[in-house]
Amino acid sequence: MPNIYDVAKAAEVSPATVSRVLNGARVSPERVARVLAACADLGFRPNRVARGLRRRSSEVLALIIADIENPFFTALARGVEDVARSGNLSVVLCNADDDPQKEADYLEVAVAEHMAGVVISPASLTETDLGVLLDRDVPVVAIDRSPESSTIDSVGAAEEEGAYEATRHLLGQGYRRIACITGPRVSWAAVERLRGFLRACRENDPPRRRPLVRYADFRVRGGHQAMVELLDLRDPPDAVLVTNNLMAAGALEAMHERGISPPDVGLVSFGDAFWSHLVQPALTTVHQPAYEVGRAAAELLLRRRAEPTLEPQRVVLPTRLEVRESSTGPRPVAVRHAPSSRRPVPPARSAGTGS
Amino acid sequence: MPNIYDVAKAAEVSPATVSRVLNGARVSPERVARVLAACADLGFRPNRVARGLRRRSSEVLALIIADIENPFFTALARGVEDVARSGNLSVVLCNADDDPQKEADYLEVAVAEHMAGVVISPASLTETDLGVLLDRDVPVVAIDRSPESSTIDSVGAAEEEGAYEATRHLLGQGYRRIACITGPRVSWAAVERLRGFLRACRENDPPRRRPLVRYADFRVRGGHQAMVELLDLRDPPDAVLVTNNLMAAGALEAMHERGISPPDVGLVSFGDAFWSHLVQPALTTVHQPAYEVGRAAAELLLRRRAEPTLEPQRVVLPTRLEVRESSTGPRPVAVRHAPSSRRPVPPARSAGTGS
DNA sequence: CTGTTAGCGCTTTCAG
DNA sequence: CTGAAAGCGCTAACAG
Repeated sequence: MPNIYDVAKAAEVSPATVSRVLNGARVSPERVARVLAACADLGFRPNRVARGLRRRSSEVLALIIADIENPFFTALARGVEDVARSGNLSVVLCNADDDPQKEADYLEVAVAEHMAGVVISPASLTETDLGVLLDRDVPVVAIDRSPESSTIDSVGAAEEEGAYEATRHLLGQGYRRIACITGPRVSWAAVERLRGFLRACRENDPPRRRPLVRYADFRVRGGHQAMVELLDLRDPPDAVLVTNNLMAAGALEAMHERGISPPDVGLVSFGDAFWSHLVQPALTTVHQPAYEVGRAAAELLLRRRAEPTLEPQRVVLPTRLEVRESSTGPRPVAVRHAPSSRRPVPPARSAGTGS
Repeated sequence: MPNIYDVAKAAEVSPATVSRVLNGARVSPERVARVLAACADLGFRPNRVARGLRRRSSEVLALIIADIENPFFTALARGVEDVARSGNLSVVLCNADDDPQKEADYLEVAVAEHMAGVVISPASLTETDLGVLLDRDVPVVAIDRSPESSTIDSVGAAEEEGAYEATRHLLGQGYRRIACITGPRVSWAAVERLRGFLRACRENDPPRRRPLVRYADFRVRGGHQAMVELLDLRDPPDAVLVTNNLMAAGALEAMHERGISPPDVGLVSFGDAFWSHLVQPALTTVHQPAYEVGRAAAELLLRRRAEPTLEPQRVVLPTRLEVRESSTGPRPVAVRHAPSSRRPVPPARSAGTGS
């Protein structure tokens, strides 16, 4: 495992010169050639750890995500990677697995390894502590929001608006009793989406009864359970807005188990998934620009690396409703039976599936 | 950013002593207390880069995968993480994105950063070069196979058998003209699965016509295109074995576009996906023990770190056919035409619900 | 343009 | 059990 001194000796130059050619500083062409030859000869590869120690920073950035099985994050990751590579950074992915402890561990690793920067989707608005990075001036950009949002770069999507629009859509299709299955209370995105939902409910005229809300965990099982609860209500919803696609899968499964299927009970989900249009009927979704969010995040990071003193910036990307068949309207019979104001809409469950 | 000298000064001990308490060496309890107090006081965190330089190894292992959007790899990643953590290693994920160049870059990073080890799912049997790791004695374990397989640890699944069993199953259900959409020729798994398929075809008596095979890229679009080609044949297949679930999604989409759906044309896929049973009819799949493969890989790595001179080991995990509705048999008219005595193969052994 | 030199922060002999 | 001192491999002043 040759080092820079071995190369220097072989090329008959000083170690500094070797370092210079390695880093593209000005060196006479003739020496450059000698050094390069020696490197190839010895199979030399620079030790980045040593360089990192000396320079106090590395060429790799960490992307810390909450759940590697969530397609949103994998798409995001590709966005981050694509622009990071164009800035000559490698990116390593750290899966916090929704566990604040793991997340904290990775944050530690990031500072201890002098990572070039961190893009993080904070697991929790309350528990995530970016202080360890900020203290050490590690560039960081948050996806969605972080407790420190006002002082750091961040990028998010227009979650509230997306949920609002989706809920309006459901209302417009004739659904009367809409529920929302959202994510953890500590998740900014979950809260925003819920807000959009509630705003649409509130605005609806005449106002409906107290909105039906379930908090789950952004995962398949959580969505399944939440939907089971909703369906078991004495007066179940006739449409559900589910705030991510993993939970939507679980919810759909729960519906199937009861022999219910959209659009009899309407379903709108957040996020894109290639299986959205494989299920039948195809799922109406609120498109999240995951890849673009990733790109934007990496761009902010690059920018800050180059110019550490810039004002913190927040970029918000639009969401977009993609109407498919899971929300075309409640079953005809239900609509017909529903008197305009007093009585609640009869449950849209198929006869005999209840108990 | 205090260092070990600052702590030493504050605790009135030598830097060596600080290092010792940090690493759990024998130090008098009283000094341990002083050092710990000083650490907390100053907010000291050891610099892993410096430690890595000195010790010539780090506490993080790299997991290099071919496609982060492939659920197989995300499940695998969780397996690796779970055991790595139990061995006090952090794991960072590197997405090679099926690009040998990116893969090579990450390999470089892994050696240059003195990673504790590498778990890699080689993009290509021909292009992937693990030499750079082996030269430097970086512990490495390959998922599936690598060009250097005979000399390094590896873990894989019983791909050939899985494909064989799946094909037998299809044959047993009365399908007569079965095609296989497999992955790239350079992928060990793709080749194995194809082999299993071909073996089953060959064994089938009387032998069918020349087996229909399409090579794709293990991604949704590739599966889609391959299925389009098959369906456009003058004499299209009546069943298809698709060797991963991303391609199966694409294939299914292509079928939908043509108004065809399983089990009229049978479909069996490799790999689990939560959406497998959301589509209707639910997909018959060959279960791959992705999580367990990940665990096994990490265990091999830990083992080798502890005991570098052990013989290379290969572990093979079983696959399992999960019969669902996408392979219950060709459309009735076809079945009626096929006299039962002619049916070439008894149903494959499986406690399925399908028959 | 080039070489010399002094560290980056930590671990690890080696004495004591 | 503890401290002094010597680097790990590289880069960045600083002279020349």
